[in-house]
Amino acid sequence: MNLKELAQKLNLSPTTVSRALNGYPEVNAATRDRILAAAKRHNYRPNTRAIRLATGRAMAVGHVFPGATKNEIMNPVFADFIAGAGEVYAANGYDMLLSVVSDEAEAQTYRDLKSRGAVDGVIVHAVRTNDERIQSLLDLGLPFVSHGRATGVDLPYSWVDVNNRRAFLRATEFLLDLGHSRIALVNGLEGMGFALRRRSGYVDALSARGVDADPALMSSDAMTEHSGFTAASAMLDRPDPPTAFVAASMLSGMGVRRAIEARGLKMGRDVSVIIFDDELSYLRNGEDLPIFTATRSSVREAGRLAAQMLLDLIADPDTAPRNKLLEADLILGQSTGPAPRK
Amino acid sequence: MNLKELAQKLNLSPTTVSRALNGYPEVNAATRDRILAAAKRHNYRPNTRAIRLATGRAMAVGHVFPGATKNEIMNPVFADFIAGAGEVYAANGYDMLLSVVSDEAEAQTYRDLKSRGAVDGVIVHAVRTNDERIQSLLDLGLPFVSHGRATGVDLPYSWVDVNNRRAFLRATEFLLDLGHSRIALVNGLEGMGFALRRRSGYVDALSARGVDADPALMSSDAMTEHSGFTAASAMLDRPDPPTAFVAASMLSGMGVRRAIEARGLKMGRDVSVIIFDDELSYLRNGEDLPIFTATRSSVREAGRLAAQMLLDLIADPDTAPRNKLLEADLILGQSTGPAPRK
DNA sequence: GCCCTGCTTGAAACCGCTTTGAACGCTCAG
DNA sequence: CTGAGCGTTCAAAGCGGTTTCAAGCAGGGC
Repeated sequence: MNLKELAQKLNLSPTTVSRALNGYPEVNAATRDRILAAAKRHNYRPNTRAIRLATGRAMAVGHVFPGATKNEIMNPVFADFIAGAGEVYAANGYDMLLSVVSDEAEAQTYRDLKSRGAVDGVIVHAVRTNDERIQSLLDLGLPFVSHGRATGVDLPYSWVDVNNRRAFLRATEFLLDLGHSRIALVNGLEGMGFALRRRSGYVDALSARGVDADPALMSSDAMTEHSGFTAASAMLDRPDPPTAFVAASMLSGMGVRRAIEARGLKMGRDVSVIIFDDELSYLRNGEDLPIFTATRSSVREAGRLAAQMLLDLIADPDTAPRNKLLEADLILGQSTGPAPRK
Repeated sequence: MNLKELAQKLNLSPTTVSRALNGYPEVNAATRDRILAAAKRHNYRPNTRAIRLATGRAMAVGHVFPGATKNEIMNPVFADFIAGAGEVYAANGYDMLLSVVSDEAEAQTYRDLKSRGAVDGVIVHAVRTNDERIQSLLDLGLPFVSHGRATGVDLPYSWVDVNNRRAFLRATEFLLDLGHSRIALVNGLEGMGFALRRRSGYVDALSARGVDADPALMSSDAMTEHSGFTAASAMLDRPDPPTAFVAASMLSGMGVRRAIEARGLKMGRDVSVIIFDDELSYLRNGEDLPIFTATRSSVREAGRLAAQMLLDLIADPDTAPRNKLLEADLILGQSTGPAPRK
């Protein structure tokens, strides 16, 4: 069922039918009702391909992920971010196009998406320090919003990010308030800007209280359970072990917990742990009562915000770049307590 | 730069240029070279929207995921499956369209994708027992491949699945061989067909050796760390605790391990654990040496296979449905050992 | 009675490509 | 010398919508 057929059934021209369906005002109310009813009855949906060609808009948004190489890590945050963004697209009649590409192919992918006219804009993921993608997307003239800021890039562009520095600052302060002074950081890979900012929040909180950050209590690695376990184990086995940890993710935190328990210690009593919780739907921090005390910020919500921002940008490309810095909540769980008396 | 402009520059008709670029044989070799050179020089890319309208093919594949409701769990397997499928699409010039929808909206989503002509086929995820989607997709005439079989549906359709029954049968047999007889099952939600088949493999292996499956040693829940911990804790606190566990996922297994260690026991010595390992890139089972003994089958590979199967089906829709049952490897890690002497 | 307006509707061009059917220039067999 | 056949090229008709521009018609002011 296409427009022409529908118009014939109604004894109207395709023009009028098109206008009625798209809500143009110059259609007689009675005619419009008749058309809408018929469209519904015949389950008519305009052909996306034709709309796209005629209007020159793709009505689609691209998400480009690094991760094509066989063993590269797909970001665990991916699924929930996509779910959030997808809600917004669906509500606005946009399609979501996904490309999983190798790092080298990424620039070319953007260029193709643009010149093929496959999307109206893109969301940039896994932003790195000094990320060249920002500049090249600006050059391309393809609207985009990045998830995370690119440290070291001083250009006007739109982004959605979490105040990672503040989150880790608050987490560290909270542990200091509980009397801890040997506080360890189990950080993500510091090639990523967000990890750097987390570290700076941690370091600043310590030095504000006159505590020197101990390099032996700072680690940086991929945010997996295994690396959390390894890092925490090494630290706990030192002569002057930490009494508290700030961990970069739910998975790292689980590794830290295991290291603690493996030494016959109890998390929350002997050793405190605060994690950063992205609220991933398959990695919940407990059911009603949180297991970990955590700085929490929903990735899904970030996905929604980024998507909405991008659609606004597409609707009006000349609008000034917008930024949204999300604050993480500090929620109390069972993994923290006062520093044990010596 | 579009086809017409390029043709004008070359003093040729769009017809000839189009044919040359698409490799049709009836173009003079010299002309073709001239055209290819010019296309390259001007960085010409045919407009995707126009190609799609003209050819009637979408050159795109849809992936439809349930999970739109705020708190619904996004399948953790999602990201890696997509990464695998994406490789195949990219290599074949297809785009990947993602829809995250609420359960109720799913049927309508398929119908829309079809009538809008947005995709040439779809991959069906999270297949349930007696899944009505199979029938409705067959009715729609939209080519599709499902990831997992729909238990209870006896229709001809294409799928890619893991031999879950055999995997759990082998895992259980392996534990029996090690002398275990109190073997527990920490299963996923049994509304999903794959969980049912896993259970049947487990039960059959036991009864083949004359061991009755003990209902108190079988649990079924979402595959999270927390639920693995809870289920294993309860079982270990019984008067006749299990000496071995078969767990449905990496995350469940981590929960089981925690329950074991919380009781001062050592995994691999006092209590054995076998997990099912999907080889998720962000949830690796150890680095070089596997932590868990596991039945292993790569979700990423399944994504590749399903995607390829779908493209084949799209190329020739009249081909008979194809099925691919992947066998899981049984790999030895550090989490299993002989049953402790009484 | 005439003309201008406002409200509806329609014809046709257009988006950028593919593809069908026709035409052109040559060679070569009859 | 004619006509069939081949290799190349092109004009034009789609694909299924949107959008511009024109036109039909009724009502109202003069």
